Amino acid sequence: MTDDQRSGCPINLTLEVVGDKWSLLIIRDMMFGNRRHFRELLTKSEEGISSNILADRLKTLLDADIITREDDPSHKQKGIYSLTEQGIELLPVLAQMAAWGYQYLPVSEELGIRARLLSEGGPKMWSEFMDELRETHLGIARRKKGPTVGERLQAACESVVNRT
Amino acid sequence: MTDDQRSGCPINLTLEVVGDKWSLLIIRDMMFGNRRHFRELLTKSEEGISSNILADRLKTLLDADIITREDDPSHKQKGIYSLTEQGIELLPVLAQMAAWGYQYLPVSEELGIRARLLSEGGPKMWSEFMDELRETHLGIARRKKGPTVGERLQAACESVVNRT
DNA sequence: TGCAACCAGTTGCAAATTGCAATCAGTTAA
DNA sequence: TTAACTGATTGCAATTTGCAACTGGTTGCA
Repeated sequence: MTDDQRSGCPINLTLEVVGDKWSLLIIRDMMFGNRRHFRELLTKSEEGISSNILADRLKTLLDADIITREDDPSHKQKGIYSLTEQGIELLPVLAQMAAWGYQYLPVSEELGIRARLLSEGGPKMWSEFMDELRETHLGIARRKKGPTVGERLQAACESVVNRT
Repeated sequence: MTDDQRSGCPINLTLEVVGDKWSLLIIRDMMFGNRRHFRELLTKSEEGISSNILADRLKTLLDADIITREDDPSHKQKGIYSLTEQGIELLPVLAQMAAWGYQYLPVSEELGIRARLLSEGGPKMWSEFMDELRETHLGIARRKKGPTVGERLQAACESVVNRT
């Protein structure tokens, strides 16, 4: 892995790290789906990532300090992947992409509702959600209590799915 | 080109369109560098894209209605590429990526200054810049007059470069 | 009129990356 | 003891990328 960067442009450097078809989806699943294990990321992925690609991307994200890995005490082989502060700070990027996709692409209803809420909530909601991620992934207690943004998004998603 | 989408998730759909190492750089150059011709995008690119990749990506972006192409009246072979409204609306995505890259990656000083200003300016500045892009690319006169965000970014960039 | 420079791409080919299925070796619960 | 589960790895075909050369046409200038 040679670090031959193409330029010092911040957008380019960001793309060099997460500018592929899978990395941001993995991060999305860690954020919104709370997937923390290899198997969870592999099998519960909406898009069906294959195991070699997942292994490779997790390695890249570890190298880039976007996620960390620690052993799961309940199972000697299991690893728990967590987002770092740097990884959590990718939320605004994902949120903007979700908002753009929601507006211009043929998004499915059950997956679009999350994007709509997140978009309507704006930076304030993103910030609140990031605090929740800091609690889940970094063990930093969040300030605000009560129902979380994560729960609200999940509930909205399910209410669409269960509406027959 | 079969449209086998992996899922209806807005983030995934967005990545399917611009989730590669070059598309967003082309859009960046159109926005911040005002590159409108094939040659300009090819030779003035900081990262050195090759002509076949550029041709392919422009085709993809045309298909996705992110850019349009029209003939340049001054030269029969020249084409002018313009951003569509949809393309202009990618600015917040780029701005967030720039902000993240600026904060966490080894950005060069002359290219970082733009990211810093854009980040400090926030959504308000982005919106103003998008209005300028609408004027340049869509021919829609902007409301606010006076020095543009584009000029300010350019000036800041040059002031760093020319500081010996 | 001729010619060099410029224009937007295209082509051919090697190298790297991706996607898929099978496999692996250690771990755990029954 | 054994079947299922864990995080991966391997082999291989297909696709994508990157580079350099090239194409067919246009333009400006002498």
